[in-house]
Amino acid sequence: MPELPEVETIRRHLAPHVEGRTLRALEVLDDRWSRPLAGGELAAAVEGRVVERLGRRGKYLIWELAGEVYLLQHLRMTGTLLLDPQGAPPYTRVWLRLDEHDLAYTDPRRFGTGELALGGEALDAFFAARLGLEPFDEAFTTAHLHALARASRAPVKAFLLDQKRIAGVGNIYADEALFRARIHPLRPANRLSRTQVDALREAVVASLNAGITAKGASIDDFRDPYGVQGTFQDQFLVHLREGEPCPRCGGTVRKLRAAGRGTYVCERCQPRPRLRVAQR
DNA sequence: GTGATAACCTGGGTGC
DNA sequence: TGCACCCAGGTTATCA
Repeated sequence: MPELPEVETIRRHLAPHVEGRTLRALEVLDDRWSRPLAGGELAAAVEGRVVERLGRRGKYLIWELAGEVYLLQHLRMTGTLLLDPQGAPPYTRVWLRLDEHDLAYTDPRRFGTGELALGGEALDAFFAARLGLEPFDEAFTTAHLHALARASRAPVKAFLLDQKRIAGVGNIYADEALFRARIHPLRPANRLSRTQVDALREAVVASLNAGITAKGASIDDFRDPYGVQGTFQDQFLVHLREGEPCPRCGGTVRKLRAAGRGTYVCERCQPRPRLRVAQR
């Protein structure tokens, strides 16, 4: 499922093929993708415009079009963009027709979305309402993360998954970062020490960087625009490794549920928080 | 105001 | 073999 590294992989692959080219046509085969706009309405706003830049913010792919028109694409769980596929791939929901290239957007579960922002202010407002800092932003410091953590009683796993706090971290990279930082996913965020927050910040950045270097993780659906799988799944430290030995201490990786998500943890390296007993 | 949970959605796996 | 059920998870809406 596309998280920040997978979306960044797609962006890096596609940018040289789409930047500077004209988006001739947008064919929306499933209006669910563009709602509340009808597919035709969204297409009318973007067709005929030059793609000035293909950007990314969190898990969003940003098609920056001439005239300050922005097409904001989220792949959610199973979305994939395929460059110049042969024929129509299964589950194709949208075609992006550029001069010289066709892109098929496929999405078996139909969770992915395409939204429109008209003008820089609308774009800024869109992301301000949805996303916190980028983990690769200079402002993503230990002090910043510590301030956020102190204000949240939520389990740190839920804290990491909240896009309004940190943009781009999903279930895979949250598990990997917490393992690297030796922090139990159920520990309340406001009970992390500054040292732990510092370790967590470093671990988030390191995990995401490792994912980008490996061109993303392909558990089931993710493919790059050429249809090639990423390799980060081969480097998972704990994610999906239930019952296997911990790569650090040899203990057993266990699966539990945190923030409503399957969560993998070595409880020897990541000690479970002790229950606090209310006293009178 | 904050955190927890359900709903959206569909393919794949499991059990009967 | 075929059917029913459950699980996976990013985001949003709703509830406590």
